[in-house]
Amino acid sequence: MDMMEEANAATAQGDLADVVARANAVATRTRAFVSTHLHQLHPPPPPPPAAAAASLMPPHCPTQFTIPYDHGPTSIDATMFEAAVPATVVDPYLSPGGYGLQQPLAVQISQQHALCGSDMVIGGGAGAAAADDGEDAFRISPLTPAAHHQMIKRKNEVKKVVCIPAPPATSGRAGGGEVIPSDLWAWRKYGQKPIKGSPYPRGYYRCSSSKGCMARKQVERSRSDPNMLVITYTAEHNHPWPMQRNVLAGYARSHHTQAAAASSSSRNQQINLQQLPVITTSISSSSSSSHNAHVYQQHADLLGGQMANMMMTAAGNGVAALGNGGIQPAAAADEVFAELEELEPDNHMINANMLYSMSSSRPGVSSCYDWHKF
DNA sequence: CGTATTTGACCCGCGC
DNA sequence: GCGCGGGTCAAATACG
Repeated sequence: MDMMEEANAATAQGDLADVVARANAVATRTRAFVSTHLHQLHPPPPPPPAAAAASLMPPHCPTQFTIPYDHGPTSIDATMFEAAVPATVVDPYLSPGGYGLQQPLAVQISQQHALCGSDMVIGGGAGAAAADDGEDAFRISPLTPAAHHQMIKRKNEVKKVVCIPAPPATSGRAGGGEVIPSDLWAWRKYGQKPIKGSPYPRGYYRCSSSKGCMARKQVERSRSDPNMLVITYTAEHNHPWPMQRNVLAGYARSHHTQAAAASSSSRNQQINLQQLPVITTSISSSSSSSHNAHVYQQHADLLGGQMANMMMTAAGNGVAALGNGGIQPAAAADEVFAELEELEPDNHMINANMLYSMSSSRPGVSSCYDWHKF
């Protein structure tokens, strides 16, 4: 089976980002199957509150990955492969002439505790029940020790891997740096390193919105699919979502090139939201993650990595994560949606991804996660 | 002039 | 202990 082979190959390389990118490719190929077999099983969910803007949808939005990374001596163990139903409302970005109509396919990978074994498993098939279906599941072999090391090197940090279509590289930028899609936070690049085994360098960014903010992200192209950009978010923002003007302040310089290249419209003077994750992988150490954490996570994934990041901060790590001037989880979500509504008042949410939430049945020592469909 | 980017150096953890 | 690879620092540079 091609899917399994690719997954194995990816894992053998010990590159989580690559795994995600490959899984995206796999999921893309699987989409036809999913749409055929699952459409009847999963009626489209109601749109999220406040009608998220259509522009929030990525131009290419086939899959989402969620890997709650529990602390423990294990590598990433995928257990879930959730399929979603086609969108019921056409996204302008998905319309013909763009990237074509995509059927969202949510893929969730949860890490199991060592008690559950160390195999990387991505279940495939119809709905949550398929997670236990050995026939439809395809497995990804355990990570190599080196990869394992990389995975757990900072196991106490929350990581979120987002895979998006990579904009065409611009030769005008010094050092051949990536043109990374903008998001709602202000990032400052502080390093770049060539990565062994990959022809593409990895860029390191930290949040420049707040001095004390530990939020970081790494941006690199997938070695297996250069058209995919893998963004790894590390840690959380310890400050509220920057106001629009603040975003612009940090946005003006770091993004003017790509903004100018993308469009000359005044829209780019606001926030370019058209580039958003198609695969979202969460590697969270928060074994005590609440149910709501993942509810927020999944909801947020629909709206983009940054929002997910924000909301995961609010919920995944508890209120404490927002201690310094932060906002409460529910308030965070409300603010996010309000912000979006303000930004895109005329658009309506079009994402019809099936939403699943996950909670640890045994916080701290959980060997499995409970998945909730909603 | 303030801020962002670049890039070589340095640090750290791990495997051998 | 040493080398390797990834992550971060910070001085130099670029840009508006």
